[in-house]
Amino acid sequence: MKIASWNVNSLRVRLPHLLDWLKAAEPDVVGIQETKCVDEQFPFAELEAAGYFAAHNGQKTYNGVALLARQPLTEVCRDMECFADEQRRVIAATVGGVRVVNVYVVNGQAVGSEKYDYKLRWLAGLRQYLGEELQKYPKLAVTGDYNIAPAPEDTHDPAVWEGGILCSEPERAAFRALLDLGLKDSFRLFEQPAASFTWWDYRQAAFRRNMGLRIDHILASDALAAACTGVRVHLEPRRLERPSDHAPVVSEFTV
DNA sequence: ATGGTTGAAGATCAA
Repeated sequence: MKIASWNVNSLRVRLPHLLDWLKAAEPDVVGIQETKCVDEQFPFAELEAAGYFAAHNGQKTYNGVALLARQPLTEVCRDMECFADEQRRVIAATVGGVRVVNVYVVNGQAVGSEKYDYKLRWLAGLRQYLGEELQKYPKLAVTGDYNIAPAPEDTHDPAVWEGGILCSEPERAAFRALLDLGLKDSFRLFEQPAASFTWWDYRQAAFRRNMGLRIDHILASDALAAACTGVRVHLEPRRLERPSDHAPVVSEFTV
């Protein structure tokens, strides 16, 4: 089973890229972030024609998350019961015996800001929620835009990023607290190329210069991580005209 | 030189 995560930065704009990529990469499950549309605007018909079932947790203008799968999605949940939130940032479903939680973590804007406090509260809620999910579902994958670069090597230039938003110690501690539940950062189960990133700012030709961060992750429970055979960032969609600022990440499992 | 780009909304905000 290939499980992917991709922040598309507007699904309506990026649908052609998504459909082309689904055909080329053939993922079994895809967690999508920043659909930026309401459920009525979600392209269910186009995705069904491409061979995918879909579930969406939509919001006008901002946020919005979806799960796509080649098998039916069951037990779909759109809320963390332990953390009330008006922003649509979570969707979970069961696919082929694997529980998949897809998240769009709060960006946080700047360390010390009101949004940063919300980010840390939100991550504490996510930790509680994932703990509960792990009790119910031993085989758990958590796809998402975490808006956290876990370590200095996940940034193109630690001198620029260390201590700032996406790279501050409280954010990294919150990320480690998720791993402490019994989850693995699947990307780091394998040897990886140096300077592997998943997001590059649209400005300053950042992608061409590989000035990126690794902030999109697929966490796997220990039971699922044991079945992981490889993880890779797909750079091709980021090279297209009018791309998302994020590239998809794909983890492969023998389940 | 406190810059730059994109998306959605709507004449600004979030990322």
